Amino acid sequence: MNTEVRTRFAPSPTGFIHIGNLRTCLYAYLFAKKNAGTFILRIEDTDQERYVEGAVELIYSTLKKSGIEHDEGPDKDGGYGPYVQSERKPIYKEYAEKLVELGGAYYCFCTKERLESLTDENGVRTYDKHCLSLSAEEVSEKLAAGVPHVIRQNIPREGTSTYEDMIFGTINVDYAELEDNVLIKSDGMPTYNFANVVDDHLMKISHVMRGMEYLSSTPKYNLIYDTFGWERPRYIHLPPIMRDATHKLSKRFGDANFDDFIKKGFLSEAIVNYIALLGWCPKDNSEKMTLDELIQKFDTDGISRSGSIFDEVKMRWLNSQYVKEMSVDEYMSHARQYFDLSVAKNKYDYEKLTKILISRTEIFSDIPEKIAFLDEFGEYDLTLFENKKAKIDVNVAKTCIELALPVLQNVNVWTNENLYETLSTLAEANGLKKTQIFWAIRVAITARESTPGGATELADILGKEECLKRLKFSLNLFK
RNA sequence: GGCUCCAUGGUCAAGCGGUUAAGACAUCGCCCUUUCACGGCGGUAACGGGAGUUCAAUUCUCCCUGGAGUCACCA
Repeated sequence: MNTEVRTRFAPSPTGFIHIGNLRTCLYAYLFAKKNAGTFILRIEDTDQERYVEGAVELIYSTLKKSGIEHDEGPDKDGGYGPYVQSERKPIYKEYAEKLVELGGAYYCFCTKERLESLTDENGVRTYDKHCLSLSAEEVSEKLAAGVPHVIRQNIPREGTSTYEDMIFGTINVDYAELEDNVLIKSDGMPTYNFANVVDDHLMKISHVMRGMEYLSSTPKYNLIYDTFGWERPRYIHLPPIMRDATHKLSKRFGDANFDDFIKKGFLSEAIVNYIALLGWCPKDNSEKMTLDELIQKFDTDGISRSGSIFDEVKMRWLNSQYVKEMSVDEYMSHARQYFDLSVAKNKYDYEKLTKILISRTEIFSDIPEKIAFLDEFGEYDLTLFENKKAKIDVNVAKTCIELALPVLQNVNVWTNENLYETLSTLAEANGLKKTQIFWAIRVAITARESTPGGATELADILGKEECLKRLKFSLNLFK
């Protein structure tokens, strides 16, 4: 019995990595690392029609960004290659022929038309094992004549298959429910049904992790393992990630790709952390965890059996937790591209912007809207000055600004601290509440009801010249 | 439709015969406060339904209901 844990992530190069696939990948990785095992990347490109140029590179880059590192793969030979299925074509052929000899499969020469004629009134088509009765002579004759053919799996007509899934427990499926699926297509390429078994066995995969859509077809694969006399792997089927109660999160839904979230301004660590929690819960109920912590805490016991609805709101919250812990430099490295998009470029202090934004950023794409006041300033409605809690109305606001303008004109040390002192003193000297004057100035220099910082912080960032300009402009609005 | 699987608040979820049924997000209120955030405190909110088994069911069994998956020369 092979005791080494070897898991694999076997995506098809058909485009961006879907969040659901990434979670399967993550779990396979976590499980392998938790058990000091090996994590393998295998490319399942047996369907040349669905192949998308550049998709393999996307797989590599997604794994890299996620922090998931494979031990073996097309680019890292571990002695079990090739790791790309299209390069293993001869291997499948050899094993398929062997399976035919063992009676586990047979050649089928049925035409598409005949297959279609098998469709019943419900639109369900079940192959009738027509070619199973062909004699050895007939088969070799047709083969020699070059008649197009496939190789089908020979599934018993009756009986029940049983296996243990580590998440779902005992699964029983009657063979009658299963069909003689195609193992080798007419183009000579294997289907998933065959390739995954051959490869998992040859690559010594100990634990197969995959979506639970394979739960009821796994008996077919077990049958192949059994026929060859190979040891069956352990199965860990995973429940789906849902878009809502009744729809699976799908590629067609659009923004369910890892890269989409990265583009939206999510941190890869937060995405990984969040999806780890979708369908799995650590024993100690931790929420924010690094990849290493995830590895330490991962346990199949904590995997749930029901689907989980993807909640972007919670992922945003988790992202904000990561943002909050960033240093100013780290934050700036992510925020710079958004700052550069605004007038802030070459004009305002990024470090100061970072300091006010760091506790107000859930995802980085929130930034433009928050700093829009830097770019946009002009006509606004004076009712913005009204606020009952701050005990301020348009008249009070006007008074505040009139009082503050000359004082601010004389401020030489234009810093947050100094401005705060100056305006506080001014308020006190004139019997005004600090809140009133701060509110008035803040609105007057931003034209906004809420801003990512207080009056003096924003004044500091805008600079003396711009502030005075805006205050004068605002004062004019009262006339 | 057949088969397989699933079912705790709006969401993620803990629970694995006896609990005041955790926690997190969201939401609401209060505090802090230079608006908004952050932070702190508190509130609202759940075992789908029905039979059993048991001294005792959220927990075990069955049925119903609801939902998901699957039934390809796609994976």
